[in-house]
Amino acid sequence: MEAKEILKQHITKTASLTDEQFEYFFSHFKPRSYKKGQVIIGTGEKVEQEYFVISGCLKAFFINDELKMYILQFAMPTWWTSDYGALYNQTNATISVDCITDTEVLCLSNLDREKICSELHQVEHFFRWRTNRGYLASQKRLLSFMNNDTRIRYEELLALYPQLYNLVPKHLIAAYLGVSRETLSRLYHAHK
Amino acid sequence: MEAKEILKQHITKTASLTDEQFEYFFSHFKPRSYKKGQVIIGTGEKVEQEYFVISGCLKAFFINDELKMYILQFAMPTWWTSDYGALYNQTNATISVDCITDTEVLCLSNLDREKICSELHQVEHFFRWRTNRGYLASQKRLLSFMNNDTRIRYEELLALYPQLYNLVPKHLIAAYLGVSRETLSRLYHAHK
DNA sequence: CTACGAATGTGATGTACATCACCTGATCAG
DNA sequence: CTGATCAGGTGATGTACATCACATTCGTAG
Repeated sequence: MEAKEILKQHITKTASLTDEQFEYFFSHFKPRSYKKGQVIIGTGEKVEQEYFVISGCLKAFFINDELKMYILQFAMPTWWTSDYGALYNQTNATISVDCITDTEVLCLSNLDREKICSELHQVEHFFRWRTNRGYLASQKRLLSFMNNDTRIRYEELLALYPQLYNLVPKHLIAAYLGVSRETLSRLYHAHK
Repeated sequence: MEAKEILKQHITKTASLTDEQFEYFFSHFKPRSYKKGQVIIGTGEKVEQEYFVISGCLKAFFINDELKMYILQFAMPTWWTSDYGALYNQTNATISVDCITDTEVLCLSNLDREKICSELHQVEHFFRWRTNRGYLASQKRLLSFMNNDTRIRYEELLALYPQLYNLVPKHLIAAYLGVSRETLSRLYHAHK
């Protein structure tokens, strides 16, 4: 399926747009392809766009002073990603985004999002709904972090992204769970 | 200042509403008062409303199987709270809300929020913005959880809610930080 | 005032995890 | 092929925290 059709199916689950309205909405997106390993947003850069994933897999991550990496999100097809803090507040990126596999995305600039949100009430509705889902997911993950040990969070992660286990190296899974790769390895191989 | 004026100042920072539009918006809210210790949302109940705090302080929290409590949010004046997962998905509450102090709120039902969002584009814009802020705050807290030790998170908490230190018992602060009250006590009294 | 429960402090002990060190095996460029 | 880099596994050790136990202080209802 082509990118346009994927986006259309995605948004029309939440917002009712006429065909003309969708065409107009779609005209603000720019398709791009990236290779495995390519950096889409690098720390310290200006952030002007957000990204809707058509195929492949991205990661959004933070690197702290000791060079430890924490993954905030794996972005699979029909997921959106960016450094939203930097994007909305017009600050430089503290969160990076790069490609775990070859990836196709649709890019939407911050300005264009705000423009079409104000022009089309249904688009604003869609983005409210989308942000709401992200908020609920983030809150759920926070709770899980406080409440559950690593093994349970590992199982939750595989339930959330079933494709992930064979797709990404284990040290990235550890970076999502917030444990060392050694701990994840021991957890996974504990006979029981 | 009265409730209406507080809400008006709050929303007009983000959305431009005429006086008539604001009156109409406001007509969907119901004022309520609660006493310290009163439960606003109890586990397992239906959740029909969200709450805009006018005065006082609420907490939104989760209790796990071992009866350990985790606080998701302290809701101070001009903050919104509810069990949003239950509210949006029409499921029973897993998150509870109760009063740390005597509290006045404005209640808005899920149905009314959706109604005024669809009637007034600017209101939809406001709620998108509000949810966005919540999302960014939640993501920031998640990162801090993964990256920082308890002492730093404690300092961040006091920066976020400066009034909190004298307002709420320490075991609630521990429940927000996700550590035991003993650990928080030792942290706080470590001479250095 | 008194008394009781709630909030808080503090020691002793156990544990989940990090960190460091080192090893094996896979992949890939030259 | 060779060597290099990356993913992954595993032991030894240290540490931040939980948990349990108990003491102390505070706030509020009687």
